[in-house]
Amino acid sequence: MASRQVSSRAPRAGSADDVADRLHSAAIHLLRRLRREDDASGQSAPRLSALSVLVFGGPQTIGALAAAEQVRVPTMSRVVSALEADGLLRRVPDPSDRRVVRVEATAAGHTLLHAGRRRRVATLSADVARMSAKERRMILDAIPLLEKLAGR
Amino acid sequence: MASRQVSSRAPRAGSADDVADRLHSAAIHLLRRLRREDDASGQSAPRLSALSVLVFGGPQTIGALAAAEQVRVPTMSRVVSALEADGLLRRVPDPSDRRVVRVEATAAGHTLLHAGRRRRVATLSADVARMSAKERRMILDAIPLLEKLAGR
DNA sequence: ACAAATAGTTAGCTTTGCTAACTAACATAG
DNA sequence: CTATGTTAGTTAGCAAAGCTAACTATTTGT
Repeated sequence: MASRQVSSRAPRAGSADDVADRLHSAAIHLLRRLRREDDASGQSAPRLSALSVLVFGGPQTIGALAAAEQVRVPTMSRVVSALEADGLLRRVPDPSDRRVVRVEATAAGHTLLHAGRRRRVATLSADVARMSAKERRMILDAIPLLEKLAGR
Repeated sequence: MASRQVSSRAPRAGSADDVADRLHSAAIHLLRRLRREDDASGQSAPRLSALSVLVFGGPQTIGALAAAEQVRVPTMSRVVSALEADGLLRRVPDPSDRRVVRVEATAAGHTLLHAGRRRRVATLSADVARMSAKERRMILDAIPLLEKLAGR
């Protein structure tokens, strides 16, 4: 995106509009970079993110997974199929309600996630490590606010 | 994503890995939401972002635009074509070097961006407005750091 | 027992990333 | 001045991931 204060309609610095606008821009740029780092693990960001929910949150239904990842059920169904094809998770039919499909990470899924997520954030992590403790603190403080804005 | 501290391999809270990992997660979730808000303007996030560069940064070559948006030239070429088809920008051949194509926003582009970007961040902006001044400050402080991490 | 609701899947479309291969224009070495 | 190499952009073709619509198979409830 571009700098503020160039347009006559640029919002006042520090206003809600200004924060929202600049955050939007920053998020776009940061995510674009993070997407590239993901490549190293051989899995895309959406797949790793879904797998992460399973590894850290335990077995889930497809619907719950879709809700957690804020995507529609068909989208998650397809992501789950891709992860299943790679042997990273398995579908387990629910005996008490046969419409339901529970999904759980396999041992390979756990392993890949732990190795992969480290690789995934490695470059970013290195940059973070290069920051001052104060800067790191500022980012850490802002993260819960970002999650709040994301609608968690 | 999920909570930390569940895995035995979760990075120490506040460590570079922890910051990187949680920021990655927060960015994914925030962006997923922002992407939906974009729909209201009738243009996608990448298109609006590119148009924004033109409106706030002035006419650019396709290559410069691609660099600014951190995508490859063919990707930007296609986005430019889409925006051109919608009358939001125009290609202007460079007289001094006829390989070069300069791209500039049309009046319609300016208008749409100014109206659209407001609409685009409206929901987010409303949520930001609901935050305390202190929280807003914390986000604002973190934004330059996020841009730095994004590699600007 | 039949209608309505719920969980997932499948099919098909769009957008946006990418790389590879191409054209056109410029720059420079011989 | 030509030949070679470099640079800017386009075209073509692929994959991933988002969506809606339409379908199947269950379960629930009247």
